[in-house]
Amino acid sequence: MCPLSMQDNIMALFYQFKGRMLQALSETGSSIAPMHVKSLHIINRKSPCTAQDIALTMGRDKAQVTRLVNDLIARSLVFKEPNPNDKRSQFITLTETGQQQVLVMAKVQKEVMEFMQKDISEEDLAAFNRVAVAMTENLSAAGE
Amino acid sequence: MCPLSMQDNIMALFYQFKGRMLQALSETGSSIAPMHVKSLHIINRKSPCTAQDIALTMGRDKAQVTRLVNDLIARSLVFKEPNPNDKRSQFITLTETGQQQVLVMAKVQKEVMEFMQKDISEEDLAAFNRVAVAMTENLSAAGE
DNA sequence: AAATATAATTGACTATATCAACTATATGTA
DNA sequence: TACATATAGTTGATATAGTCAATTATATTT
Repeated sequence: MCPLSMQDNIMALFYQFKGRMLQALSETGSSIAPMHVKSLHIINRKSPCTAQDIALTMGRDKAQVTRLVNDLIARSLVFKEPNPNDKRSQFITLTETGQQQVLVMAKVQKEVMEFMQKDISEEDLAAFNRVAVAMTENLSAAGE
Repeated sequence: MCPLSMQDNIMALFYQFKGRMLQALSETGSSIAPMHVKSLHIINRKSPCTAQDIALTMGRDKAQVTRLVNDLIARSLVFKEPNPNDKRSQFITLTETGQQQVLVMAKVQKEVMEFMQKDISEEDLAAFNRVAVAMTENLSAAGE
């Protein structure tokens, strides 16, 4: 077993992370897609939240967001209200069910995160975070 | 600006990494999809390589691999040969063009990796790698 | 008032991913 | 040997993810 490159390590970590999150989520019984989860988190954090907000935060196409939100409405997780400041847009808000769903997702995420960090020292975790942030900045700087 | 959670940091890093790799790749002029890139790397590293090897290494469905390999064949990047040990399977090998493509991709990846690591200390990078590996192990252990 | 910009939607399309059924060949076992 | 079971790969159907261009309704600028 030769040591893999940093790139391989990042990819492997992300692959496992994604898979575990997905599995943990499916074990809660709620059959919800990753993009739905992300949207719900965004809607939960930002209030009031428009479709435009979601599109910008996720860096995704607005067409996709429209369909995503429609799915969430069909699942009774969110609802729309007119935006009093702008008749073109609407506020998207969590329903009672949606709020419960967010709580479940947050719990699942916390558990996976804790499991992931098991037996790793505080110093190493801090360094990891520091490097992750620095790398992200380097990469986003490249696009200017 | 409050500090984000480790999860947010990992997600942000991966999002940037993916985007930058994609952009860097497209700038080489070769319109090749991420999954094709991964497959080519696997085929390049492992020889002989069967469809099964690719499916296992990528952790993906074999149906997807069949279609992926068909695409690569259509682009003249790989070809199939009969596996003398097993008439059910075939060896997948890089063509001359495929080898050139792998070289280009490796160069692009190296550049992005170096850019990403800019101004980060050796110690921090080492810690990052250590933690990434440890986290991956924790996560994969969860599924047993 | 006219020109331009923005928020959201829709239609058409492509890529990515998974499941189940199937064919052909291998392997294990009675 | 013959039968049962397993494996490699393919195909069809379907779900999810993502993009582009055109359109409608409202806002904003000039």
